[in-house]
Amino acid sequence: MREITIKDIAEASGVSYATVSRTLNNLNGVKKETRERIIKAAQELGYRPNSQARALKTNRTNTIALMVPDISNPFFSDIALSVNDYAFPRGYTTVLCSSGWDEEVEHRQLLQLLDQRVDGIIYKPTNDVLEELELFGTNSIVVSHLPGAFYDYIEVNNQRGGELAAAHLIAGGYRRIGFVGGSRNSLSNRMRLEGLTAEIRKSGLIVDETLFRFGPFSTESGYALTAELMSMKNPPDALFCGNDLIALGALQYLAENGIRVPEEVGVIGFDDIYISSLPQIQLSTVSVSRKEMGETAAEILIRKIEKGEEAERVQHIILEPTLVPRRSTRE
Amino acid sequence: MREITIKDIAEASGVSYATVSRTLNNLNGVKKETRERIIKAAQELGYRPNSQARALKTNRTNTIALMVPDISNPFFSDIALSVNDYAFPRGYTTVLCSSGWDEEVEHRQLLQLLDQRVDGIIYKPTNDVLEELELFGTNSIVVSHLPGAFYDYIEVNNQRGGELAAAHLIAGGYRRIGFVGGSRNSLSNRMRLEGLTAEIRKSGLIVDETLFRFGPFSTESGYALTAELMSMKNPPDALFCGNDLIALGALQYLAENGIRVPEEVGVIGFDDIYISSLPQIQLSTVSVSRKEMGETAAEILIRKIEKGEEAERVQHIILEPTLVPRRSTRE
DNA sequence: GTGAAAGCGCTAACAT
DNA sequence: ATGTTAGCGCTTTCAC
Repeated sequence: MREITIKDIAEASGVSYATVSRTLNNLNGVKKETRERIIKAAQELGYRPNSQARALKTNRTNTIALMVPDISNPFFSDIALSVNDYAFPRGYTTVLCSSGWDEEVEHRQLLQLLDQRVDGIIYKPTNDVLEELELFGTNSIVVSHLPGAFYDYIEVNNQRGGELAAAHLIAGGYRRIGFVGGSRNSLSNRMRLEGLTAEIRKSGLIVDETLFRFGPFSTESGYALTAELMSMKNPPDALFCGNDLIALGALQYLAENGIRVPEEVGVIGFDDIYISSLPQIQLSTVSVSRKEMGETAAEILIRKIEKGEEAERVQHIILEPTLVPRRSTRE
Repeated sequence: MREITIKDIAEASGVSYATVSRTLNNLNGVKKETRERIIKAAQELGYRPNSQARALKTNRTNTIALMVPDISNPFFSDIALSVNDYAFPRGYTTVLCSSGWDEEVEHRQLLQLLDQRVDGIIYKPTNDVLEELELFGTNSIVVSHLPGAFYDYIEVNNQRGGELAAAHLIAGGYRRIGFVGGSRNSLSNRMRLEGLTAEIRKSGLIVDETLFRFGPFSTESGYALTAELMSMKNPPDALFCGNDLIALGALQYLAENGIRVPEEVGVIGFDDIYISSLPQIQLSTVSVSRKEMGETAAEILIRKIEKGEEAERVQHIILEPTLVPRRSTRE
């Protein structure tokens, strides 16, 4: 079954294929009745445009890519949802890449996407290193992270999030605040910690760095690091966690060891994933709107693609997080 | 900044661009030293092949699509992960489409994917209607659902899952089993119910259809339907839920109303998403391996793409679910 | 072992 | 208002 091309339509409706192209692209300069005849023929033949051919000519593929470390992580799948929901109605299809937190894989995916000539990339790097960036500039991008100022990014105000968490814990009467952190390589993680320590200092309390731990952003790691912390001679009475998944692990350890939350130990997470809101969990957390993040990223990216050089200069979007007190912390 | 093409490489290394193409595609018939010279030039120039141009010629895009109703649903994001993890190392990039359970959107996405000439589609339909299928045949596909036999599909043995759940509940001493179902349009949902009723009958118990409810596959719906059921004059003493998200809603309603689980009411879900395994949740459920599902789907699809007509005939893969008893049911 | 040339399906000047 | 034509970057005969 051969593909139907505009040539077939041209033949069927007795015009040149340039006219068909004009009609299909809604360009002016085609007589109404010719246009109608062509449309009709196209429908009857079941014509479907070939995006590849068009892309070759126009240098636009109408695809954007979303690169995340792990699409099964609810934080990223929420972002994927909002990116898709924003981009599709605007004519863009989304290519998904999940690297499994593997920089090598991520790098190969990036090259692959470049070969595919995606119009732009929404890139959440596995590791916040700067070297990676050399690969860009080639393609319009929005990064959801990183410091530096020579490319667009959208990020949550992590430091502010850390401050909110600390202030909330301190107001609840907690005095020895531990940090069950995510990866050391994660800048957002570091900024969260920075906010935490800044706020602790501001309150006149002591910052005890022996209470700070780092690991993967996973429940398992949260469990293990909490075990370490709670086994100290002088354990913390509150835990600020790198994200909600980690906090879930912390809660699990505390429950299994009969340590009452929030009475004996307060726990606060980061992100506000769906799980945290469940009645059985009720995790206090710092909330970040994934919907806004994904949408804004897609919006900026698409504007860059369509406006090209005319687009605004480097954009740095900072989303403000909010505190969501629930049952894992004292008020 | 113009794109580097094989012509540039040809010029730089003093050969025709046909030779460059041969080299880059690892075809034989290129002298070793010429080959090396070309590779070197390509690297120095930073050449990246243009997939669109290649696709136009070869009729292969090396992309597959994954269409799901909601990528933020953990069931589907797990599948997305395994599809991506299987497909990428094999040279395929994954295009994601999330329809928001909207058939109209889904239909447009499908057309879009066809225009893009994706090599194949892994399609989890929003609604198990048969009419949708006319759109296929055009492209190699794997469907993760539906009855009928004229296309490939991979599905979990839902009926068996329903039986497992019922048998488990009955063994636990529950006698009035209700069904907090998903969508009426969902075939898998219906099959789960069918398994449930079959097993109830087999055990000599009465099937009471007034205890069966249907709604969206969401926590909210689970909550609302459970409220309805528990307000009956003669409420059920066990709830088989259409999926885990629904079960979460059921648990929530029961907890809020002081109904003890599993003592007064047993609850069992379906899917075994991550949340269900959390210590605070401990939802008994029927487990389905998303990893196996996604991988197998991708594997079959890619085999079809690469073998073409030689590929096996219509494939029906049925995955067997397993029972995971946890704390929401009596043993 | 390498080159010349056709053409994949389409868009966009440039003609008419 | 419509037709002619030249590519976009690549693969692939067919020559030599």
